[in-house]
Amino acid sequence: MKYWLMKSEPDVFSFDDLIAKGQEHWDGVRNYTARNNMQSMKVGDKAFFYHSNIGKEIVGIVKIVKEAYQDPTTDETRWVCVDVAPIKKLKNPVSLAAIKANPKLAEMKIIKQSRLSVIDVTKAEFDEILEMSK
DNA sequence: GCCAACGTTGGC
DNA sequence: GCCAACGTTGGC
Repeated sequence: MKYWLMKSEPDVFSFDDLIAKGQEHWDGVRNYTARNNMQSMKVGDKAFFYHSNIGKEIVGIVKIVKEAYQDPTTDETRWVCVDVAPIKKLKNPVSLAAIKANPKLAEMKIIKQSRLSVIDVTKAEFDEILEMSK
């Protein structure tokens, strides 16, 4: 089981939108690092849902329900998407500021690679953020 | 294959 | 709205 963090601008697609839909394909990724991460996802992996630009906080947890397949929004075979479904909303969202303020999370890639939309997260980091959301 | 130029993303 | 970071593109 691996852990991830997936970013979305909430005015485009928010965690509440995902809850309303029940499930959604995570398409439109046009970055090789992000794509490689999606290709290594397995069904059952968990991911944080992060709101960029507006909110700048982790708002919920999702699970991977379908592994990487051809992205339907492009004909180029090099791009893939996965399907995700919500697990739960965090009681207290964990903000980027809170992540930066926590020394245990100083090595998180989201801090240094703020542009990457699909990021891997260690189990220790995942658990720590869950603690912070209680 | 290197590197400058350019475009995009996202935090502030 | 600005700017830093970084990925991509294209000329050489």
